Amino acid sequence: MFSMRLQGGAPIYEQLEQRITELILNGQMTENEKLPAVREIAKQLSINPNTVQKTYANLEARGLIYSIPAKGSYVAARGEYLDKVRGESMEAFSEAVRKALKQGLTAKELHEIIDNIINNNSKEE
Amino acid sequence: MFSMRLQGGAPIYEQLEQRITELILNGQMTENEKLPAVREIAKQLSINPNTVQKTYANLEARGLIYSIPAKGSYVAARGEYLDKVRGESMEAFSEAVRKALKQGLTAKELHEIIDNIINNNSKEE
DNA sequence: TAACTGTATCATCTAGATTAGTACAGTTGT
DNA sequence: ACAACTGTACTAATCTAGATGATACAGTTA
Repeated sequence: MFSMRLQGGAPIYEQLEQRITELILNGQMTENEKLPAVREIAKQLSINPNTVQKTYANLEARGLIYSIPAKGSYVAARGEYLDKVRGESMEAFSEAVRKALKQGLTAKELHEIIDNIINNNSKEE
Repeated sequence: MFSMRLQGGAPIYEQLEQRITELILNGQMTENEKLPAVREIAKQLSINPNTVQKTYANLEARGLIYSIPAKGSYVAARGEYLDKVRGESMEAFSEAVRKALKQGLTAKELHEIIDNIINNNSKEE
């Protein structure tokens, strides 16, 4: 279900949170769909259940999922999180833009980088 | 000289490295200009000299400065680091773009965010 | 009843960051 | 020559976040 390779750098619980966020935003998981159990994910990724628990707690705090004790965790309704998560994404991207400008890149160059990424992803090479 | 407020999140030595990188790239520090002594910066920012030492070592490894024992540390020639640092910046920004796209933002939105930042910074309000 | 669920709490371990202290060799200015 | 400075190196101690391990509880599901 959650195929992913854990990399160094960011904490595990953040990487997992990022991955599940993507699945929900991309529509690969839909409203009220049940997420794997905490212990299940922990087993698949060979990490500690406590680490997964932290991820689920964060996702719930951001409105992406809701958890019912003794039942399970489920994808929340899109209206519950969409604006908030989009705001988070835009703010994070804005920060990256400001940093890039400080480091001497021009607005034109940033636009070009975006377009290049778009093109490369569709050309599949 | 290095007015900056240390924030949580990133390590101190990285924040300082980031700050000095900006000063050099923006031309606020020019070729062969002497940087403050390790102990001097440590005093100003109320941090440990070892922390500053680590920052200087990283800056030298990236080609932004050169250090002469018993003399001081100086801003390197622009040709020594420009391509490398620009590459770093572009790669970091590319990563931010990919992440934003994964999180559902469109290329059009990303372009708009860039333009908004450019406009707001020049309008000063 | 047995197996599962989210949740909570405890202790432990580790790596990274930071501080602290000291030392050395070379320079700079007086 | 001298004192004050420079980058550099090293060791040790401390602190914190991240992650693990283990256990427990109350509620559900089949």
